[in-house]
Amino acid sequence: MDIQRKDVHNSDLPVLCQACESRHRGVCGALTPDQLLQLSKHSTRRTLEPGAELAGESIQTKTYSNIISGVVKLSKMMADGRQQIVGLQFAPDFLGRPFRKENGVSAEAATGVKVCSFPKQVIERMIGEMPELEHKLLEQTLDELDEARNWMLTLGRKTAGEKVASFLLLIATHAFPDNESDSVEFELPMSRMDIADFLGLTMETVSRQLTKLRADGVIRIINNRHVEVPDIARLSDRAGM
Amino acid sequence: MDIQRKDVHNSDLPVLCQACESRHRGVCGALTPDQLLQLSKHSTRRTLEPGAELAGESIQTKTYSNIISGVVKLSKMMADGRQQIVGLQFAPDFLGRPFRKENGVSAEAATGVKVCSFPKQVIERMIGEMPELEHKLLEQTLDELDEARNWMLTLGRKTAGEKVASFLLLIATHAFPDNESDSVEFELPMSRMDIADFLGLTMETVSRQLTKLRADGVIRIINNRHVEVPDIARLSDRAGM
DNA sequence: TGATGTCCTTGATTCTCATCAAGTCAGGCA
DNA sequence: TGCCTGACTTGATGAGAATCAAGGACATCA
Repeated sequence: MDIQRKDVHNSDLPVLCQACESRHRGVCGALTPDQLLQLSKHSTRRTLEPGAELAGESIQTKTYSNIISGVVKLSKMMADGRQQIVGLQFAPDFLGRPFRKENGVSAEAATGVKVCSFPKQVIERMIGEMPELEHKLLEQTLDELDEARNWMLTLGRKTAGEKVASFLLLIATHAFPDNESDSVEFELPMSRMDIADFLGLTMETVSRQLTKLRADGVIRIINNRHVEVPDIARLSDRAGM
Repeated sequence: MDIQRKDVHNSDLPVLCQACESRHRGVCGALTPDQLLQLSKHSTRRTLEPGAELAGESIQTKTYSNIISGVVKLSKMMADGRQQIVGLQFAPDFLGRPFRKENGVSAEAATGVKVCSFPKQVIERMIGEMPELEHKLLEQTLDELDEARNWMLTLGRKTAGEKVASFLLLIATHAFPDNESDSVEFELPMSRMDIADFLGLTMETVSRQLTKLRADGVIRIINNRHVEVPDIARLSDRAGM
């Protein structure tokens, strides 16, 4: 019940959603108090375990969700089982594909995740009434497109070492978007295998590159998940930026 | 000037743009005749040579454009010169980033290209007046996001051979979106080097994989650019689909 | 006709990362 | 306490793609 405000970093939004008890940009940020109240009636909150599936690749989903806390991974799979994670979504992102029948990607909780879901119908009707809402969706979609294209550069042209450094940088940035200091620490939101699937590598290569970064003093790792970065600029160098 | 209708495949749009003398989905498809007339006054048509730059990575662009014919490549570059093509845009796509100052990617003509350009201001004002226009933009942006994510799977998880086959399939699909027969032929819109930059490979590897596809009878290549695919299903197999 | 340049192909070698196989570590549980 | 399990690390080996280096093919131009 006590939603941490720090989870919700993009807090220039004035409205507090009745359903999620949270501010977020995905959808609710654009709604009027009346609409929020109406939305609240149709929305449900859920808590998901790591690994729980939110949506399948070609399954029709009847709901949209706002991520309240946690990290969701979006992935695609080939017929023979090779997998690629094509995006990560953090609170307070919006989850779901407006005006599309199929998802195109499957969505799975990477960490424990809290979401606030509501039926497509309701949101799509509201979009019709409120151009502002559609504008929000366009903005988020443009952001996701930027991230996807940045990641294409990473996948296509970076070495294993640069990829792993880029990943750490990405997580650090999303965990503390406003970080000013030159050091940072955070928890990795996913397993070595997931990281490998995100970077187009194998688990072993990810492990080796992490070991190398550690040996070179660029990072410290405690307990397999907790990462300390004493000097972000050095990590950034390693990422090829 | 006799714009070929076949260039504009998404022809469910009723309106013929006065400026471009063409139907297309990018923007004009959503406008009223009055607005089209108004837009015509501000728009200019340009013909670009292959290699001509339409927009730089961090340069502010003051115009939007519809692609009338030809192929535009969107790319990102690292400090040391490594390059990745992050998207291809075909007629009748819309080119430009609504509501963003910077492009994030640089846009360059891959083939000879005809575009119809107009000032950002004009379009952004029209968007304010017409939610329908914003909806069109959202739809295109969602399409581009899908394509980007599909390509991430290709970049991260496919072998060199699968990548090259995937590329050929992509071009075939865009050149003839409604193709029903099981054979197809087309012109490659870009050089081996560009293909390599799109696939995250070297020129030499692209060349070798094309040679192998040819040796196996999956494709025929005439004059370095003209490609014949006798059996699309075989090519599709090679692409790992 | 031959010289030049560009784009592409082919060959030889190197190197990065995947694969296969142990081995380590921490937590859960009898 | 010791065993078990799952997640991660480390090591040895090999395959696939990059790199380095020639060698065509084709057009332009003198």
